[in-house]
Parts: sequence; structure tokens; C-alpha cells
Amino acid sequence: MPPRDEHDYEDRRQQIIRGALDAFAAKGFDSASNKDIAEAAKIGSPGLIYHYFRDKVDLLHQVILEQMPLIEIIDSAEAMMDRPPEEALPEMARKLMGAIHQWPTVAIARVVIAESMRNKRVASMVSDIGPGRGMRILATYLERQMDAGRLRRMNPHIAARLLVGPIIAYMITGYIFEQPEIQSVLPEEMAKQTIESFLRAMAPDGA
Amino acid sequence: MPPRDEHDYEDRRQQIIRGALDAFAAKGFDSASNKDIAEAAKIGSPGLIYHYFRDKVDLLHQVILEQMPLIEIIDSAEAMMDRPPEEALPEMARKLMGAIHQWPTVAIARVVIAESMRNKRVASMVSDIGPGRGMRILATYLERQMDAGRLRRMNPHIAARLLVGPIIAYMITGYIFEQPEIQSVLPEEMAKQTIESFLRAMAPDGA
DNA sequence: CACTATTGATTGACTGGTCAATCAATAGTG
DNA sequence: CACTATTGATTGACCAGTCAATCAATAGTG
Repeated sequence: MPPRDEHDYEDRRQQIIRGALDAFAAKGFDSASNKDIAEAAKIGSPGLIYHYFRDKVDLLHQVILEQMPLIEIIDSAEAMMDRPPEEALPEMARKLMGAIHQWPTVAIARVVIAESMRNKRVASMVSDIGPGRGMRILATYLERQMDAGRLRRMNPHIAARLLVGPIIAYMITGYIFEQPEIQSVLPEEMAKQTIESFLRAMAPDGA
Repeated sequence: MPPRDEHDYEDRRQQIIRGALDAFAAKGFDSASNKDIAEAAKIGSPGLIYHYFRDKVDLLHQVILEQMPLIEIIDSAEAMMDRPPEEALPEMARKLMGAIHQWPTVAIARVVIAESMRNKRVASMVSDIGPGRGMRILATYLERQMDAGRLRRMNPHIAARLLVGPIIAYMITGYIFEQPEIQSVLPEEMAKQTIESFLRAMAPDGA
């Protein structure tokens, strides 16, 4: 059954996806009802959702697939493979921090993390397109820098986590647990210190 | 109304708490029904839950309060305040990794993080007794070591996240996203590398 | 020591309500 | 007019929490 107009169809679909993201971010996937979604998306009826999506889980999957902004960042990171860490890492951090400051990133992160926590299918889907792919690319990059003698040699997957871990800890303690001591530290400051420490720890033995 | 037998009462209560933890970890707080909990706890009826707990949220709170194994670790960490990092950090890591190997730790982490994501009351409760307190104690310890000249001086809250972050990243990528590359790295290895890197990065400038 | 009263523990049925999903009817469009 | 888009009512499942009734252990009594 071809849709009446390809563009209208896609616009409507996106409208529902964006509304669903708002609703999921506000209430979580389970607690956001189709009525909530319909209201957030400004469509007249919950029933319409089923014209565009198989079911609620399908809608969640489409939201995740089409709204994960990390994907472009990971792509751009892939282009930096041969630049030395002192340049490439701050550049990546700058892009990442820029993304964090935008609403959809935080919203989608909430949804994705909460849902990955208890749904293995979502977790592996998310991992494939987002964090998993990102970590793998980062590890490849670090390994190449080790080969080039610019970093001390070690398991690159461990090294990737040494680099990314502090930022994750910063985000969890700051954004989720809202610990007051860390609120006064700016993201840029945290990124700078993390990279500095990483490079210090990973300096080649000869240096 | 005192219970017939204090021990029986407490045993039953714990039985329900453990069952609830299993159910919450498997399905999440909202999706786990009282029937699920009753089955997991091997009690005959969902109604019995209300003999021991005010409501479902009260049950969640009790699960978190009584099953967060981090609490003892934090207590023991407080005793190490004056020992040098080369001794104290591996000791803390050993205890932490021991906890990670046990099922309840990962289960409770799943529940707690997912729930903190959308419930600020739970988030701050959790933060007060677990991660928040732990991070604060760690920061105090690190600051004291900086004062003693055993570590390079920097914001101790950032330093605490530099140390703990990689372990968190290791847990999230390994246990929640189940990324295969990191599965072959043993927790002990990860802890050792993290501490080594941290000490390298934090070595006093003069050294 | 036998018998009964009392009390807490446990059950299963029930209630008011919510929700995802379906569907028949209608509006709109090419 | 043929076909899609949209609506709103409906269905059937399920759920948190309540409650009356039953069960089992203990305490009290003569």
C-alpha cells in the first residue's frame, strides 16, 4: 500500500517520533502512554500511531535509531585516525561536549540508558550503533597511536575506557545523581583534565 | 502489633526483598508486577507483600536500602584515610571487584540507575547512602594525600572521577551493553591498569 | 495438661482503573 | 470514485491495592 504522498507520510512519521521522544524522556518508555505520545506529537488520536508503527516497541526502536545524535560524532571521529592524540582527543571532546549541551542528546540518553538497563534487545541495538561502535573505533585509534609510538602500549580496549570512563562518571554523578560537589566543575574543565591525565599516564616510556 | 516471632518475621521480609530485587532487575520496577514479585519470592500471594510493606514504592526503598553492598565497602574505605595510595587504592579496588563478581551488586545497580533516571527522590536517596557518599569520601582521601605531597595537586572531586570512572565504564560496557571486546578482560586486570594509570598521571611533579 | 481465646500470617477473590491494540466509520485527497 | 489518513469508541488484558475469610501458633485458664 503506497502512501498518498511520500513527503507528507514521512513528515507525519517524524512528528510522531519527536513527540514520542519527548514523552519517553519525560515519563520513561513504560509510563508514557499512547495518549501522552499523541498529545506530545500533537496528533488527534493514539490510534494513528498504529498507522505508522507496528506497535509501541517498534516506535521506541525508531526513536532510538533516528534520534541518536552520537552517530555523526562517531563518524567524524573516524576521520581523525592518523592525527596525534594531543590534537585529536581535545577535538573529539569538544564535539562531544557540544552535543551534551543540546536537549535531544540528553533526552535520548535518558531513554536509551533506562531502557538498555532492562531490555537486552535494546541494549545490544544501542550498543551496535552507539557506544559499542564508538568504543571500538576509539580503541582502534588508540592502538594505531600505540603502533606509531605516540602512546605507551597496553590493551587498547582498557585504554579506551581509561579515557572515556571519567567523563561517564562525571555525567552520571552530575546529571543523574546531581551530586553538588561536581556541579561547579564545567564540562570543558572536566574534559581538559581527563585528556591531560590520560596523556600523562599513557606517555611512551622513553619520553 | 508485634509479630509472632521476630526471626520468622524478618526472614519473611528478607525473602520478599530478595524476590523483589530479582523481579525488579529482570523487568524493571514498573513492569515487575506484584505477581512477579510473589513468584520470585516464592510466597503464595501478592497480597502478602502488603503485610510487610506499605506499598510497592516502600518495597523498592527497602530493597535499595538493605541490598546496596557498596555501603560496607565505603565504610571500610573510610578507615584507610592515612595509608598511601599505592597501598590503599589496590585494597579498595580488591573489595570493589569482589562485590562486582556477586549477582546482587549488578542487579541492584541496574535497578538503582534505571529508577534514579526518572525519580529524583530515589536518585538523591541512593546518592546519599551510596555513590555520593563514596565519591565524597574518596575525594577527601585524595585531597589529604595531595596535602601530604604524595599526589599532584588538583580538584579532588575531578581526581576521584578520574580514578573511579574507568571502572564504571568497564562495568557499563561489559555488564549492561555486553560488549564482547571487554568481556575477556578480567576485573582484576582492569582494576590494576586503572590504578597504575591513575598513579602515573597523579604523580607529584617533582618525582 | 487439655481446651479455648487471641492474634498474627496467609490466601484468593475482588475493585476501580489504566493501557495497548483493534476496528469500524468518516474525512480527505488525487 | 478508489484509496489513504484519521478519529474515537471499544475490547480484552492486566495491575496495585483492599478485604474478608481461613489457618496456625501461642497464651491463658481451670
